[in-house]
Amino acid sequence: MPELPEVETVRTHLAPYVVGKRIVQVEVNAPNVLKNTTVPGFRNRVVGKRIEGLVRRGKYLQFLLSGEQAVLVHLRMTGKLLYRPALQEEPRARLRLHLQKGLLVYEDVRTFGGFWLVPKTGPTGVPGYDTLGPDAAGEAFTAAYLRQCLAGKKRMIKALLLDQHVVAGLGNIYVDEALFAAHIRPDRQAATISRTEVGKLHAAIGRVLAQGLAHGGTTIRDFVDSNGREGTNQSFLQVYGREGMPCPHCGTRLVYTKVSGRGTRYCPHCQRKRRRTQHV
DNA sequence: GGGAGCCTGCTG
DNA sequence: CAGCAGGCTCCC
Repeated sequence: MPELPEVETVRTHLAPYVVGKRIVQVEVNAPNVLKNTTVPGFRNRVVGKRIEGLVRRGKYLQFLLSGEQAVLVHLRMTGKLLYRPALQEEPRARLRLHLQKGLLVYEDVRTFGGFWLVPKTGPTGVPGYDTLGPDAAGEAFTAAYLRQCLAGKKRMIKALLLDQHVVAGLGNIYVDEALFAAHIRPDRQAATISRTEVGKLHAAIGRVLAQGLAHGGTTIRDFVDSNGREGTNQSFLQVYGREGMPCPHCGTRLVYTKVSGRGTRYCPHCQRKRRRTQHV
Protein backbone atom coordinates (compact mmCIF):
# COMPACT_ATOMS: atom_id res chain seq x y z
CA MET A 1 0.00 0.00 0.00
CA PRO A 2 2.34 2.67 1.09
CA GLU A 3 5.21 4.47 -0.52
CA LEU A 4 7.36 7.20 0.98
CA PRO A 5 4.64 9.88 1.32
CA GLU A 6 2.20 7.43 2.94
CA VAL A 7 4.80 6.05 5.37
CA GLU A 8 5.94 9.57 6.25
CA THR A 9 2.30 10.57 6.81
CA VAL A 10 1.90 7.67 9.23
CA ARG A 11 5.12 8.65 10.99
CA THR A 12 4.22 12.30 11.53
CA HIS A 13 0.69 11.52 12.66
CA LEU A 14 1.68 8.66 14.92
CA ALA A 15 4.78 10.08 16.59
CA PRO A 16 3.06 12.57 18.92
CA TYR A 17 0.88 9.78 20.34
CA VAL A 18 3.52 7.13 20.95
CA VAL A 19 6.88 8.80 21.47
CA GLY A 20 7.66 9.07 25.17
CA LYS A 21 5.28 6.31 26.18
CA ARG A 22 6.15 2.98 27.78
CA ILE A 23 5.06 -0.34 26.31
CA VAL A 24 3.22 -2.21 29.04
CA GLN A 25 1.89 -5.24 27.16
CA VAL A 26 2.30 -7.00 23.84
CA GLU A 27 -0.47 -8.92 22.14
CA VAL A 28 0.30 -11.00 19.05
CA ASN A 29 -2.63 -12.49 17.20
CA ALA A 30 -0.69 -13.43 14.06
CA PRO A 31 2.78 -14.68 15.02
CA ASN A 32 3.94 -14.59 11.39
CA VAL A 33 4.11 -10.80 11.53
CA LEU A 34 7.18 -11.25 13.73
CA LYS A 35 9.87 -11.82 11.12
CA ASN A 36 12.97 -12.49 13.17
CA THR A 37 11.73 -13.29 16.66
CA THR A 38 9.35 -15.51 18.53
CA VAL A 39 6.42 -14.11 20.45
CA PRO A 40 8.13 -14.62 23.85
CA GLY A 41 11.42 -13.24 22.49
CA PHE A 42 9.68 -10.15 21.17
CA ARG A 43 7.69 -9.66 24.36
CA ASN A 44 10.78 -10.01 26.58
CA ARG A 45 12.68 -7.32 24.76
CA VAL A 46 9.85 -4.88 24.21
CA VAL A 47 7.67 -4.87 27.32
CA GLY A 48 8.81 -2.25 29.79
CA LYS A 49 10.71 -0.26 27.17
CA ARG A 50 9.88 3.33 26.35
CA ILE A 51 9.42 4.48 22.74
CA GLU A 52 12.03 7.21 22.38
CA GLY A 53 11.66 8.01 18.73
CA LEU A 54 10.00 7.12 15.45
CA VAL A 55 12.11 7.42 12.32
CA ARG A 56 11.60 6.52 8.68
CA ARG A 57 14.02 5.23 6.10
CA GLY A 58 12.57 4.53 2.67
CA LYS A 59 9.35 2.65 3.37
CA TYR A 60 10.52 1.35 6.74
CA LEU A 61 9.59 2.80 10.11
CA GLN A 62 11.75 2.27 13.16
CA PHE A 63 10.47 2.62 16.71
CA LEU A 64 13.54 3.46 18.79
CA LEU A 65 13.23 1.88 22.22
CA SER A 66 14.98 2.73 25.47
CA GLY A 67 18.07 0.53 25.63
CA GLU A 68 19.89 -0.84 22.62
CA GLN A 69 17.09 -2.02 20.40
CA ALA A 70 14.49 -0.84 17.96
CA VAL A 71 11.42 -2.31 16.31
CA LEU A 72 11.56 -2.12 12.53
CA VAL A 73 8.26 -2.19 10.62
CA HIS A 74 7.42 -2.55 6.93
CA LEU A 75 3.77 -2.24 5.87
CA ARG A 76 4.23 -3.88 2.46
CA MET A 77 0.87 -3.81 0.65
CA THR A 78 -1.88 -3.63 3.25
CA GLY A 79 -0.20 -2.95 6.60
CA LYS A 80 -1.69 -0.23 8.81
CA LEU A 81 -0.37 1.30 12.00
CA LEU A 82 -3.20 2.82 14.00
CA TYR A 83 -3.31 4.64 17.29
CA ARG A 84 -6.24 3.97 19.64
CA PRO A 85 -6.77 6.17 22.68
CA ALA A 86 -8.54 3.36 24.52
CA LEU A 87 -9.10 -0.37 24.47
CA GLN A 88 -11.73 -1.48 21.99
CA GLU A 89 -12.83 -4.56 20.05
CA GLU A 90 -10.18 -5.10 17.42
CA PRO A 91 -11.01 -8.19 15.34
CA ARG A 92 -8.57 -7.28 12.55
CA ALA A 93 -5.55 -6.53 14.74
CA ARG A 94 -2.54 -8.72 13.93
CA LEU A 95 -0.57 -7.24 16.80
CA ARG A 96 -1.16 -4.69 19.54
CA LEU A 97 1.26 -2.79 21.73
CA HIS A 98 -0.52 -1.59 24.85
CA LEU A 99 1.05 1.68 25.95
CA GLN A 100 0.87 3.53 29.26
CA LYS A 101 -1.98 5.40 27.68
CA GLY A 102 -3.53 4.16 24.44
CA LEU A 103 -2.58 1.38 22.05
CA LEU A 104 -0.59 0.96 18.89
CA VAL A 105 -2.48 -1.42 16.58
CA TYR A 106 -1.10 -3.26 13.55
CA GLU A 107 -3.56 -4.44 10.91
CA ASP A 108 -2.57 -6.20 7.71
CA VAL A 109 -5.11 -8.06 5.58
CA ARG A 110 -2.54 -9.79 3.37
CA THR A 111 0.09 -10.17 6.10
CA PHE A 112 2.98 -9.34 3.78
CA GLY A 113 4.23 -6.74 6.24
CA GLY A 114 5.83 -7.27 9.58
CA PHE A 115 8.08 -6.47 12.48
CA TRP A 116 11.76 -7.09 13.15
CA LEU A 117 13.66 -6.60 16.37
CA VAL A 118 16.93 -4.90 15.46
CA PRO A 119 19.88 -3.16 17.12
CA LYS A 120 19.59 0.64 16.99
CA THR A 121 23.04 0.94 15.46
CA GLY A 122 25.01 -1.29 13.15
CA PRO A 123 23.78 -3.84 10.66
CA THR A 124 20.34 -5.33 11.27
CA GLY A 125 20.54 -8.44 9.12
CA VAL A 126 17.09 -7.63 7.77
CA PRO A 127 17.03 -8.57 4.05
CA GLY A 128 17.04 -5.39 2.02
CA TYR A 129 17.27 -2.94 4.89
CA ASP A 130 21.02 -2.62 5.35
CA THR A 131 21.55 -2.10 1.65
CA LEU A 132 18.89 0.57 1.09
CA GLY A 133 19.89 3.40 -1.19
CA PRO A 134 19.59 7.06 -0.20
CA ASP A 135 16.13 8.16 0.87
CA ALA A 136 14.20 9.62 -2.05
CA ALA A 137 13.28 12.63 0.09
CA GLY A 138 16.76 13.09 1.55
CA GLU A 139 19.66 15.36 0.62
CA ALA A 140 21.88 12.50 -0.51
CA PHE A 141 19.50 11.77 -3.39
CA THR A 142 20.84 14.29 -5.89
CA ALA A 143 20.55 14.56 -9.66
CA ALA A 144 24.25 13.75 -9.91
CA TYR A 145 23.75 10.58 -7.86
CA LEU A 146 20.81 9.55 -10.03
CA ARG A 147 22.87 10.18 -13.17
CA GLN A 148 25.59 7.87 -11.85
CA CYS A 149 23.03 5.17 -11.10
CA LEU A 150 21.68 5.27 -14.66
CA ALA A 151 25.00 5.46 -16.45
CA GLY A 152 25.66 2.36 -18.51
CA LYS A 153 22.62 0.51 -17.17
CA LYS A 154 20.57 -1.56 -19.56
CA ARG A 155 17.71 -1.95 -17.11
CA MET A 156 14.44 -0.23 -17.79
CA ILE A 157 14.19 3.08 -15.96
CA LYS A 158 11.06 2.03 -14.08
CA ALA A 159 12.70 -1.13 -12.72
CA LEU A 160 15.68 0.92 -11.62
CA LEU A 161 13.57 3.52 -9.79
CA LEU A 162 11.60 0.77 -8.03
CA ASP A 163 14.86 -0.82 -6.84
CA GLN A 164 15.22 0.22 -3.19
CA HIS A 165 19.00 -0.31 -3.37
CA VAL A 166 19.15 2.56 -5.88
CA VAL A 167 16.79 4.95 -4.12
CA ALA A 168 14.60 4.18 -1.12
CA GLY A 169 10.94 5.08 -0.90
CA LEU A 170 9.59 5.10 -4.44
CA GLY A 171 6.86 2.65 -5.46
CA ASN A 172 4.52 2.00 -8.34
CA ILE A 173 2.36 5.12 -8.08
CA TYR A 174 5.02 7.76 -7.65
CA VAL A 175 7.35 6.21 -10.23
CA ASP A 176 4.61 6.30 -12.89
CA GLU A 177 3.77 9.88 -11.90
CA ALA A 178 7.39 11.05 -11.95
CA LEU A 179 8.12 9.42 -15.32
CA PHE A 180 5.04 11.07 -16.78
CA ALA A 181 6.04 14.47 -15.39
CA ALA A 182 9.53 14.02 -16.85
CA HIS A 183 8.14 12.79 -20.22
CA ILE A 184 10.10 9.53 -20.02
CA ARG A 185 8.71 6.18 -21.08
CA PRO A 186 8.83 3.65 -18.24
CA ASP A 187 10.49 1.00 -20.43
CA ARG A 188 13.37 3.21 -21.65
CA GLN A 189 16.80 1.74 -21.02
CA ALA A 190 18.33 3.76 -18.20
CA ALA A 191 21.53 4.46 -20.12
CA THR A 192 19.65 6.14 -22.98
CA ILE A 193 18.31 8.91 -20.76
CA SER A 194 20.08 12.20 -21.39
CA ARG A 195 21.66 14.39 -18.74
CA THR A 196 18.91 16.96 -19.20
CA GLU A 197 16.24 14.30 -18.84
CA VAL A 198 17.85 12.95 -15.67
CA GLY A 199 17.70 16.46 -14.23
CA LYS A 200 14.01 16.69 -15.07
CA LEU A 201 13.36 13.23 -13.68
CA HIS A 202 15.08 14.05 -10.41
CA ALA A 203 13.06 17.26 -10.06
CA ALA A 204 9.85 15.41 -10.95
CA ILE A 205 10.48 12.80 -8.26
CA GLY A 206 10.88 15.58 -5.70
CA ARG A 207 7.65 17.23 -6.85
CA VAL A 208 5.45 14.15 -6.90
CA LEU A 209 6.65 13.05 -3.46
CA ALA A 210 6.14 16.52 -1.99
CA GLN A 211 2.67 16.65 -3.50
CA GLY A 212 1.80 13.25 -2.10
CA LEU A 213 2.98 14.28 1.32
CA ALA A 214 1.12 17.59 1.17
CA HIS A 215 -2.10 15.66 0.52
CA GLY A 216 -1.57 13.16 3.31
CA GLY A 217 -0.75 10.33 0.95
CA THR A 218 -2.61 8.51 -1.83
CA THR A 219 -5.56 6.27 -0.97
CA ILE A 220 -6.58 3.96 -3.81
CA ARG A 221 -8.12 1.35 -1.57
CA ASP A 222 -6.33 0.63 1.67
CA PHE A 223 -4.14 3.45 2.87
CA VAL A 224 -5.10 5.27 6.05
CA ASP A 225 -2.97 7.25 8.46
CA SER A 226 -2.65 6.39 12.15
CA ASN A 227 -6.01 8.08 12.84
CA GLY A 228 -7.72 5.95 10.21
CA ARG A 229 -8.02 8.88 7.81
CA GLU A 230 -7.54 8.48 4.06
CA GLY A 231 -5.19 10.57 1.95
CA THR A 232 -6.43 12.86 -0.83
CA ASN A 233 -3.57 12.67 -3.32
CA GLN A 234 -5.48 10.21 -5.53
CA SER A 235 -7.43 13.22 -6.87
CA PHE A 236 -4.21 14.80 -8.11
CA LEU A 237 -2.67 11.80 -9.92
CA GLN A 238 -1.99 12.40 -13.61
CA VAL A 239 -1.63 8.83 -14.93
CA TYR A 240 -1.78 6.21 -12.16
CA GLY A 241 -5.15 4.42 -12.30
CA ARG A 242 -6.22 6.58 -15.26
CA GLU A 243 -5.64 4.18 -18.16
CA GLY A 244 -8.07 4.79 -21.03
CA MET A 245 -8.63 8.39 -19.94
CA PRO A 246 -7.20 11.35 -21.85
CA CYS A 247 -3.68 12.51 -21.04
CA PRO A 248 -3.90 15.74 -19.02
CA HIS A 249 -1.30 17.32 -21.35
CA CYS A 250 -2.20 16.21 -24.86
CA GLY A 251 -5.49 14.30 -24.66
CA THR A 252 -4.09 11.03 -26.01
CA ARG A 253 -5.56 7.94 -24.34
CA LEU A 254 -3.37 6.82 -21.46
CA VAL A 255 -2.04 3.29 -21.89
CA TYR A 256 -1.85 0.37 -19.46
CA THR A 257 0.96 -2.15 -19.77
CA LYS A 258 3.28 -4.28 -17.66
CA VAL A 259 6.80 -3.11 -17.01
CA SER A 260 9.04 -5.28 -14.88
CA GLY A 261 6.01 -7.14 -13.64
CA ARG A 262 4.11 -4.09 -12.43
CA GLY A 263 1.00 -2.47 -13.83
CA THR A 264 2.22 0.66 -15.59
CA ARG A 265 0.43 3.71 -16.95
CA TYR A 266 1.84 6.27 -19.32
CA CYS A 267 1.02 8.58 -22.19
CA PRO A 268 2.23 7.09 -25.49
CA HIS A 269 2.55 10.58 -26.96
CA CYS A 270 4.12 12.65 -24.15
CA GLN A 271 6.37 9.74 -23.16
CA ARG A 272 7.64 8.74 -26.59
CA LYS A 273 10.45 6.29 -27.07
CA ARG A 274 13.77 7.99 -27.84
CA ARG A 275 16.60 6.81 -30.04
CA ARG A 276 18.96 4.38 -28.35
CA THR A 277 22.00 6.47 -29.11
CA GLN A 278 21.42 9.20 -26.54
CA HIS A 279 23.90 9.31 -23.73
CA VAL A 280 24.17 10.53 -20.18
C1' DG B 1 15.57 -9.64 -17.50
C1' DG B 2 11.27 -12.67 -16.05
C1' DG B 3 8.45 -15.38 -13.04
C1' DA B 4 6.65 -17.57 -8.89
C1' DG B 5 5.46 -16.91 -4.33
C1' DC B 6 3.84 -14.83 -0.14
C1' DC B 7 -1.78 -13.67 1.24
C1' DT B 8 -6.69 -11.80 1.08
C1' DG B 9 -10.28 -9.27 -1.06
C1' DC B 10 -12.39 -6.76 -4.59
C1' DT B 11 -13.89 -5.96 -9.54
C1' DG B 12 -15.41 -7.10 -14.12
C1' DC C 1 -14.28 -17.19 -12.55
C1' DA C 2 -9.81 -14.82 -13.81
C1' DG C 3 -7.22 -10.92 -12.97
C1' DC C 4 -5.68 -7.32 -10.32
C1' DA C 5 -3.66 -4.81 -6.09
C1' DG C 6 0.78 1.54 -2.93
C1' DG C 7 5.95 -4.66 -2.00
C1' DC C 8 9.72 -7.43 -1.88
C1' DT C 9 12.51 -11.87 -1.92
C1' DC C 10 14.17 -15.80 -3.98
C1' DC C 11 15.21 -18.59 -7.90
C1' DC C 12 16.23 -19.49 -12.32
